[in-house]
This record gives sequence, structure tokens and C-alpha cells, in this order.
Amino acid sequence: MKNAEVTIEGHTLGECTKSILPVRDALEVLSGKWKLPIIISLMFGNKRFSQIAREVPGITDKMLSKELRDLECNELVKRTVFDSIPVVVEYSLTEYGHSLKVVIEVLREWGSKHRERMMVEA
Amino acid sequence: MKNAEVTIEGHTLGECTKSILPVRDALEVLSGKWKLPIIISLMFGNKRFSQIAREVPGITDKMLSKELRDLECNELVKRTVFDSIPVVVEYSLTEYGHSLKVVIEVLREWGSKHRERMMVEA
DNA sequence: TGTTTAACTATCCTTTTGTATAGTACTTAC
DNA sequence: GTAAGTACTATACAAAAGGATAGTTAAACA
Repeated sequence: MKNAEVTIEGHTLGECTKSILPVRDALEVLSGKWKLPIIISLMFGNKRFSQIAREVPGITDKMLSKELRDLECNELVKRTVFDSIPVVVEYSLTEYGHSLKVVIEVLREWGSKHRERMMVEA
Repeated sequence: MKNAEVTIEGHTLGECTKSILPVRDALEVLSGKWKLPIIISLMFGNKRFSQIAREVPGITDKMLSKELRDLECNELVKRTVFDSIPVVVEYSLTEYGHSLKVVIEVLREWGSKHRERMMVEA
């Protein structure tokens, strides 16, 4: 299986195209304005719905609840309901979610430099 | 200026929120389905429009031309017109564009592992 | 003469993403 | 009793992203 050719719709793919595919897979899970910010906020510790809402600037309740559901589906986030009164729901990163740490660190560094660059130009 | 407080709309921000901001800056430039794939294809060498179109699976001409313009605006990509007959247009990564190499490598690695994980589950 | 290549632009349409606003059910604090 | 907090869902809508298809200009190839 080692030298099997990667194909899409019957076409053999070049080096370049092949190297794009895994990045596309990553982008699919992390796509959109909110997923990484939510994950970052959970890297600082387990949180409840409204805590996340406060810490991720600009997010609405609707987006937050939708994105949390997506992240749960992809097993990056775990949802735990405590049946205390009133009900408390806690969100936490799974181990798999924590594996995004490197990705986030690299993006943060690039983003910082990018922001600096923009400031200088303006 | 070292200990200046970071604020948004007059609010002082917590640790967590502050650490989200640079990532958001990065996401803004790289957002969408196509920008990173295009950049990757240019990391393999300078290319012309239709070459990129062939190497990035699934992209339409419209998306490609729009995204190239965006990337040019952000100084990640350079557009060079050779006034030969017929006109040839070449796209290349700027030095700044090459600074995304690390980001892409990390995403590619995470994406590969993610794909494997999905395969096993299914 | 018709087809292909190159580098696009234009139009129309659907889907996704995001915003605004309101409402629910229950509880504690003032 | 009224307000505020908790964890949402519901509705309606606007904007952005993406897709499908076709058209342009001009040369080269068969």
C-alpha cells in the first residue's frame, strides 16, 4: 500500500496537489471565524456557556451554540451536564482538542507579526 | 508602552481574550477554502493562472481570480505581467508569503493525523 | 474553418455564515 | 416583585462565500 497512487475522480495527482489535501482536511474542521477562538478559550480551562461567550469577543449565543455542537461532533470538545439546580453545563477540550495546541501557537505567532506589519504600514 | 492595557470598546481584556486576538488576525488573512491551497501550490514554484487552476482541486476560475487578488492585496502573492504575445501572467509568493511555510507544515501534519483518525472510525 | 489555450470577467443562483432580537424556565439576589 | 444570571432555542433577515455556466480577446494549431 506504500506506493499506491493518490487519485481524485480517476486522475493521478501531482506532488503539489497531493500536498494540499491534508491541509484541506484540517481547514474543514477548523473553518470559520469562531472555532479556533472557542478552542483557545477552552485551553485556559473548562468553561460554561456564558463564560465562553464573554471571553470570545463578538460571538453571539446562536453562533456559540452552533459551533460548540460542531466541535463536539468532531470530538474536539466535550459537553458535560451536571444535574444540579439550576443545571450547569460545562465544556472542556478532549485530548484530541488539545492536539491543536501547536497549530494555535504557530497561528498566534504569525498573526502577531502580521498585525505589527499592518500597524507599521498604516 | 510595555504594560499598556489591551482594550476593546473600553473594556479591559482578560488573558484568554488577549490571546485570541492575534489568531483572529491570522484567520482573517487566511480565511476561506482556497487561500492556503493556492499558497501551497505557489510554494512549489511560480505559476500561471491556469496552472494553479489545474493543481488546486475543485477551484473555479472565479474563485481563483478573486482569491489571487485578495492575496495580492495582503502582499502574500506577487503578480507579474510579461507583455509577450500572448500576454503571460505569472504569480509568485513574496518573501512574506513564504513566511507561512511553518503554518502550513503544522496544518498539514495535523490534517494528516485527522484524516487517519477519520478513516479508522469509519 | 473550427478548436484549443490563456487569463480572465460577468451573471445568476444556492449555501453558509453571521446578526439582531426575542423568548423560555428556573433560581438567586436586592 | 423585579432584576439578573444560566443555558439555551426560535425567528427573521442580511451579507459573504462559493458554484455553474457562459462570454471575451487574441493567437496558434490541425
